[in-house]
Amino acid sequence: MKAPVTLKQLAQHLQLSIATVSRALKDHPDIAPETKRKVQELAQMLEYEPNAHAISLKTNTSKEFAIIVPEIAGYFYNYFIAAIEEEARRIGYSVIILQSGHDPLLEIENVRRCRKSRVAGMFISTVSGGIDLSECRKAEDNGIPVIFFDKVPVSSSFNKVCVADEEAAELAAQALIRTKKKKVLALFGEGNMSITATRREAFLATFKREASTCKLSLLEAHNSESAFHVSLAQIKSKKPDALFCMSDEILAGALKAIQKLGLSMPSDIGVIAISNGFIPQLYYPEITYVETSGFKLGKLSFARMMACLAGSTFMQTIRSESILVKGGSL
Amino acid sequence: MKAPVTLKQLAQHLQLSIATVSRALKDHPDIAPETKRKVQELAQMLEYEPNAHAISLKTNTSKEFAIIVPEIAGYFYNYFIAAIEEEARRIGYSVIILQSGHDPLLEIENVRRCRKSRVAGMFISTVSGGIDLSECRKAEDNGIPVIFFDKVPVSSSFNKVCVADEEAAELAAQALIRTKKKKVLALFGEGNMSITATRREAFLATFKREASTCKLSLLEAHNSESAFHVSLAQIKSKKPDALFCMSDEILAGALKAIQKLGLSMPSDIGVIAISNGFIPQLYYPEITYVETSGFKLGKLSFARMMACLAGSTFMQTIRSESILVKGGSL
DNA sequence: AACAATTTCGCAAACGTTTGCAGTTAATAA
DNA sequence: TTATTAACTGCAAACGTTTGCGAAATTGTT
Repeated sequence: MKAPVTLKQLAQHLQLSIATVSRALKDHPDIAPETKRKVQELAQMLEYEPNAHAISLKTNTSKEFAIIVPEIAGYFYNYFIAAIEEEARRIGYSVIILQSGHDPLLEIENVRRCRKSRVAGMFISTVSGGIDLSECRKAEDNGIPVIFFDKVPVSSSFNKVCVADEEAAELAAQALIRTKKKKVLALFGEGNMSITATRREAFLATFKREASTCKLSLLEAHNSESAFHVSLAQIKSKKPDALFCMSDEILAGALKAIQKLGLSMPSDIGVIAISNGFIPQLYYPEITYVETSGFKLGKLSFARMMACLAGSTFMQTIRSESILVKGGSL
Repeated sequence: MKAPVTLKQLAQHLQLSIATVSRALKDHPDIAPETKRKVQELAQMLEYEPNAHAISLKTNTSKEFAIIVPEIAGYFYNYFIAAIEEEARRIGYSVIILQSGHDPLLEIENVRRCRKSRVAGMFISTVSGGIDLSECRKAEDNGIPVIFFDKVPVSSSFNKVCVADEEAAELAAQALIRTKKKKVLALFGEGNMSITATRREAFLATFKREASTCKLSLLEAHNSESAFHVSLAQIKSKKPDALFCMSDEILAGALKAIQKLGLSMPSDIGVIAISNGFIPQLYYPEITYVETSGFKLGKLSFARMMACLAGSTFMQTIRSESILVKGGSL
């Protein structure tokens, strides 16, 4: 186990001071070209690598962003993470990941840890039930930008990047309405989540406004499993001719029911969902969906982060626009 | 933007030396109980947080593990990452993620960066084409344990944790054989990947040995899309009564074909795959699969990492055993 | 030849912590 | 009383870097 080379060692080899070596390596104008050359050459040779911890200590910032999410595996966050990592790497930063596992206490703890380790910035998607904002406030006070994404708190005094839920729901509803289907079954997630409320409201409003005669039944399913059972029962009893799913998780459950019943899309039943795009392309025909791309959300969030780091101080809420991606299911 | 509290500040407030405060905070026996109490109280009050960078510099280790993968989003790695994060958090460590994006150069660069930032250890799944081991060797020389997982290099002088590919393929083959199906279509990934070769060989050997009369056609598909087309054509022309898919990606494509043809499982065609378990439960009936759990691989890898950190110096190859998970597709 | 300007470089403090060692009291034993 | 021990606490160096400031060496200007 050989120790890494330090500035001091380089300095000794060259009979120069540490300061000179340090400056030579970063092309400081004070240093003679000849000296620079020699220093850089030796640094190359000895494979000198600046000690990131020393720099962090000195400058009191680390070159890493933190992403705090309820969970990594699943339908959405991995894309967001991928996007952030991609951008971060481009500017020489790293990404550290924390899972809160749907536990509010763990979430606070995660935020604290990031603050303690002086990350350059944090991206947070809150667990359902609402985050404790005081810890986030402290982070901001310490000069660490906080960008909330996807599941964001209501408070307006933070930067937020989220899906345009109303728009997405409206888009889906309109696509549904265009097909002239008569009996629509719409499945939503847990009622107490704000995302559910928003989407349901917009969905409902659109139908009220543009297709008041259409028979609409709204149901709730709190996970994939229950979506399966609810759809199964509902499709059997009510024979809807179209199905709307608020999320990938719900969609997965509902499609199982459709497969079980041997129905074919879109002839027996039309299907549309709000989705990240991964699940829809697993089926034939591919499911028509309104895209809420985790990847795109990541890019947007990162851009906002950069702005904050560059000094932007006001708080902003950005909404990622949605687009309709046509599959063959509707 | 208020600066974080430091030891020095605590010391000044209490008219003590920095050393005493430091020791009091970590319950050092040299410090009087009364002093300790006072220090800890003030620390609480002022919300003192030790500066992680200073500690890292002093101790020359950071409390973070790195995971280097070709990509985060997809069928497998997110589960692995989730597992590692879970365990790491338990011991107060963080996890940083690097994507190599199937680019060998980027992969090297990633390994270097981890070495530079003195991570406590790294988990690597290599991009296809084989990693440049010299950089990893250097990491080991610097006292940073390297654990390869899933896609591992051939070299035996590293710690490796991977799926028991032969066993998995054999298990799947045997399950297939037990059903007495007569015409089996087997889909594999890119031929030049070692994982493909291993699985195909074991699969083939099992059939040769235990069901030599069974009609077997092996085909190659290099992604989901091509799996779809290959299956579609093959099922139409050869009418197989059973289908084996080497991976989730292939499975996704093949199932689309089955849906398109309106076949039902397992009556028209039996299906079995080697999979992580996520994709199989999206369909009805749920797909029978041999599990190669990313989550489990994560746990195993982490255990090995802990052993290395505790001083285990010899190199070891661990194989994650596979189990058959019965769905209704076979 | 003397002085100023410029180029080139080093000193030393600072970032916040840890820790070996030594110093200062107070209490105990002789 | 004095020596011995124990109980506390502080000094100072170290981790590897950055950077303001001043010193020395070189060059140019009269």
